[in-house]
Amino acid sequence: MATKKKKISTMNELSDAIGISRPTLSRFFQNPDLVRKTTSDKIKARLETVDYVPNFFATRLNRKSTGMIGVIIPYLNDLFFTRLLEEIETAAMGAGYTVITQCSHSDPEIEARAAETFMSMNVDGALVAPLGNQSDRAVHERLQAHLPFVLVDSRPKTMPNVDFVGTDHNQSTGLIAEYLCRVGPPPVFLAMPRVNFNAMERENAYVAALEGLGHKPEVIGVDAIQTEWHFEAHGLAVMDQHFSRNEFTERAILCANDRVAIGALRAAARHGLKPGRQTEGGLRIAGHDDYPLCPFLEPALTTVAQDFQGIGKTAVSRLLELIATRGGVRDPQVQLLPGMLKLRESA
Amino acid sequence: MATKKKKISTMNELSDAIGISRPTLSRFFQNPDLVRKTTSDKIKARLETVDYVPNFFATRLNRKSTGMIGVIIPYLNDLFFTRLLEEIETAAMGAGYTVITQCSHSDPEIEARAAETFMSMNVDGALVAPLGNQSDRAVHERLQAHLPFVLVDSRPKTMPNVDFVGTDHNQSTGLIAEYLCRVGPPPVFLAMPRVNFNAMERENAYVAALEGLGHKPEVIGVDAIQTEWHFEAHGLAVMDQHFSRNEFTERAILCANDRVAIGALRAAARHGLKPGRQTEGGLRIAGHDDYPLCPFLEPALTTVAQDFQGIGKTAVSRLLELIATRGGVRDPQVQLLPGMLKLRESA
DNA sequence: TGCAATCCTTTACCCACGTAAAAAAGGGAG
DNA sequence: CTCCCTTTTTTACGTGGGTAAAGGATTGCA
Repeated sequence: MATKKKKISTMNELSDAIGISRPTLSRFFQNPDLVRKTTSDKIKARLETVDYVPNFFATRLNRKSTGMIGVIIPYLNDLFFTRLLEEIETAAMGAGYTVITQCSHSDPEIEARAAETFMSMNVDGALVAPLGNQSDRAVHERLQAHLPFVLVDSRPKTMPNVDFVGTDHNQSTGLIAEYLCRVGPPPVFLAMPRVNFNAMERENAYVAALEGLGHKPEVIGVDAIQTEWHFEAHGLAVMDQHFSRNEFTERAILCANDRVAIGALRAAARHGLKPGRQTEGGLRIAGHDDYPLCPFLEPALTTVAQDFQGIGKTAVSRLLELIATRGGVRDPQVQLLPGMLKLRESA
Repeated sequence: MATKKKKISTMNELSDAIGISRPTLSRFFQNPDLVRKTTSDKIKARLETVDYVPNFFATRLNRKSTGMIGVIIPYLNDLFFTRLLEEIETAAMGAGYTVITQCSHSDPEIEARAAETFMSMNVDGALVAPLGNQSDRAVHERLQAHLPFVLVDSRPKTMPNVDFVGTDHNQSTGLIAEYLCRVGPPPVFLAMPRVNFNAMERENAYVAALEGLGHKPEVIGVDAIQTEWHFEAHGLAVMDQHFSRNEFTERAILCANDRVAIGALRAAARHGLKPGRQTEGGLRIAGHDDYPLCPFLEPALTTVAQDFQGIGKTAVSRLLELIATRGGVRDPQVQLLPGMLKLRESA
């Protein structure tokens, strides 16, 4: 155990204790390069002898920039969002920002509270992956009005005037639809619960792609608007039913996302079906997102990868741009990143 | 679009704008019940007409309690931690606390920085799921010295004097080991990369359990100390090798966690092996944790569930206890929660 | 050694709000 | 309507540190 250091709680005390004026200390803590090297060395050395940590709130209170950006994601129990969050954190941290993450637990009320917290914290900007609920539109408008703000992942059509970074679902879904059509009979689309705007967007992209290729689209829909994120269970339940009735057992099934596909794979296995790309004319199953577990599924899932890193980096850099030009012209920018085909075993 | 409300940025302005004195407003914002009902109604009504949000920093600056608790987890891309985090957030939110989450990305330096942030924020308490690295011991001691602090999930033996909440690995691992032995030949143990203390703890628990049952333990170890969390890849690579040499193909394999087991399942499939509990004497694979995807794997994974909710709730309530008795006697408490057997298909 | 430029210290005020004490106002009971 | 009690307002100071201005001390360079 190290020797007990003297506990110091304010900068004034520190100033007395180590014999450096408070303003100089203030500058040092903001950036050691703001003081002469000999001085900063001296401060560093003496700092070793005491136990002091500057007060976060006091520091931020009277500064133009808090150096923080807020991130809201709808759900934590989804490796897609955690991957995205990771990229965002990395990018933001690299730019010297502290990121404050709040999870809305797919509850508009919590999302609203998180937004208030951010505004109250004077974060320099906010990044949010929206819920699908219309109810949160007010939240986004409020954020939009108060601070640099960019939406990620899923885009509400009701709010076209916002910066957005996400996947180009027409391209990505088109890519895999085209692939499936190319090597076999055209796929049906297994929809996902309508938890956000991507659900419909992908479905529409599928329809457009198939029509473009001269095929008749066919959608296995969802009963109603679901707000639950139990994708695997959904995929399993729906396909289990169909397979029981011997439907779609020789088709290609394009799932709205990988988690739904995981459920579909499970349903297939239950019915002794072996999806795979080698079986011409047989069952094929494909997903969307490139969920980190895809390579380890049985069979490994063919899918289109979303560019997590690209989305994270782009979103952060766009946000920083907005922060930099604060008050300047804000010409909302929509950036759609392409997906990448990941051919594995299942289709 | 709602009519534009007047933007007000300080409580003084607000006081002028709605004709209520600042101290009264201050009390109102802390708790509306602190002012007479007629007054609070009046304030609420007039608040509707303006756009004001109290400054987070100024509010916390001069208060004894910040109403925040900090949580550090090592990794986000792991549904185990996200599940745990979710429970923690729910419990803390229920108690009226704001939780600030920081992810250490399995980097001791980031963990240290997060700890400093918490101290600098005067969080009322901190909950941390430690990295395995010894290097972060200093961080924990520092937190321990500065604020109410409880460790979660994985416990460093080098720091016995800390509050801890986690799974009783002797019980949980014993449970599944006993089950595997009861219905077939005793299992070998597929270790996991030594990313934290649980790795060794489970391994030891396995050894103890098998010896207790009169069997000879057998561990498929890891090459060296790995700090990477690529559990599935690890399980796949290791078991792929063994299965190629026709080793362990008719054994029970108890995996150190479900993610390793997912890799092992995949390896089995690659070699045409079908783990299952019905196949007496054949390959059986079991895991630990009850990773949310277990039911959807092929075959569904038999495992021991960790009590996510129990751990989350217990950890938070213990932390709140410490916060309440701040300065009082601190008699560190270790709370180990039992696991629960989840019998599915794989073993 | 001398000079100018740089850096540090001093002083003073600001940030937005918490909080305590005293003075003023409101509210209910008689 | 008066008295007394509760609530609100006033006033004033505290929270920890950012920041600007002015003067003093160092430093680099010739």
